[in-house]
Amino acid sequence: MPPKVKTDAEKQTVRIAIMDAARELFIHQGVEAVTMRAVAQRVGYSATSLYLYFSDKEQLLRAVVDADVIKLAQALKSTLSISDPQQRFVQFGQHYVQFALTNPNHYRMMMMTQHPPCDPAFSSIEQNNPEQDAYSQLIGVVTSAWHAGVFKPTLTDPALIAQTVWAAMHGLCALQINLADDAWINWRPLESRMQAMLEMCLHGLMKESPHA
Amino acid sequence: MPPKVKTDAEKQTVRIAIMDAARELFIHQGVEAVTMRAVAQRVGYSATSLYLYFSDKEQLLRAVVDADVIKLAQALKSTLSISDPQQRFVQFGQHYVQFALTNPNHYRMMMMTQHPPCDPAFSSIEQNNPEQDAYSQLIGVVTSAWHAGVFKPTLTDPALIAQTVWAAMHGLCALQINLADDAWINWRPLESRMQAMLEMCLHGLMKESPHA
DNA sequence: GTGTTAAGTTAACGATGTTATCTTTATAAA
DNA sequence: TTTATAAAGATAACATCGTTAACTTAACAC
Repeated sequence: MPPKVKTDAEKQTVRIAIMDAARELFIHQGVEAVTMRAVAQRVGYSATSLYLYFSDKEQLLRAVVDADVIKLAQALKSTLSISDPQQRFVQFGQHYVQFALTNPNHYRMMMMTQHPPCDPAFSSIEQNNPEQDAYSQLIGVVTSAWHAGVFKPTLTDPALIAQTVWAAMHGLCALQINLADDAWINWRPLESRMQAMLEMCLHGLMKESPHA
Repeated sequence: MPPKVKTDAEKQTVRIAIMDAARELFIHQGVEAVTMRAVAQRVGYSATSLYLYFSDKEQLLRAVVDADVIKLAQALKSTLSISDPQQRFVQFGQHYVQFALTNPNHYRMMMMTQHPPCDPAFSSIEQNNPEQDAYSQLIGVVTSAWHAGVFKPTLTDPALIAQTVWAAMHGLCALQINLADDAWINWRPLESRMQAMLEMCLHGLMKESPHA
């Protein structure tokens, strides 16, 4: 029974309801639980109606994750106001890891699964807007620390530094998310690994012996 | 037309043929191309016959990947004979990255997708056998370097060192495999990132300024 | 009133993993 | 030699999934 003629705002409301339902399934039961039928049931629609709001499942998932990419940027934003460049750098990294490990399914979706490569032109996220783009935040944090002269003099490319430390932190998160329960590995406590990784990065990049 | 009664060796041959067909699809067209029907057609059987040799798709894939886990250990084995502990450490890391990036689909399967956690008791891989278990190789390499005193004195736990450097290298590989084509990131050349990561690890872990 | 169309639904298609059931044939027992 | 058994495989079929096509219903425009 279609009560007809929805304003754009109402449409947006439905869109968001669908995304919320998908997110709920996604977070608590992983990607494979997100079937169009399950989402539809949760939101009280028929499965095919979702296609009135999203062109396909991929786009629905992408919309869900995009919203949380922005949440990542928001989560990191608070560290940007730290005045000491090195402390800012450290805190930024720690917040990144914390976000990843408290939102493992989203992190997995963002960083650990293959999508069709994302074209910034068609993304809902505004590239280079520090409110939304965590990578540009990282570049900013590293660049300002670089200008402050905290890095070893042999390191001359802030983007390369950023990509290296990102990779290191990502590796920590990715192994934890995927292999933490693997009985093959006698894992050291997560806290120890975080600390060790952070210190390796600092000693490996900073000019003088830093304190994490 | 079943010509009946296969010896164990013949059965094994079929098993391997199935695995080879699956691997072929897997390597060249990714996981999603590996359907039971596609594998069956490639090997000249009906889809349901694969279930006479593998209990389900997951086990088939696992068997394929397990075989290549051993290949990883083989690929790393050559570095174990390097006499200088630090050089051995460096070469081990470089070979690891090289294996990951020349076998991205297998690496993705091994390290970047969620399986049911792997129980060593039921694995076809012999844990702690350096011929088959790359992680135990890593522990060995790090431990011997540690005994040789190449690490900073604050680093007292070889396993923690190993897990940290593994995470760092894994991060490099994982981002490359998943996000190399992402237009969002202005990636530095892979070679530069490898070099930078290696140097960060060395400076971050080694006692005195090392040369990569 | 009468179309028109937006907002939904139901039916259905093709693909997939998987199970149940049938077919065939080589061998073991009579 | 005949016959029962079981191995090796194929066909048919089921449930589930993403997705499309076709149908229904109700609010508005004239």
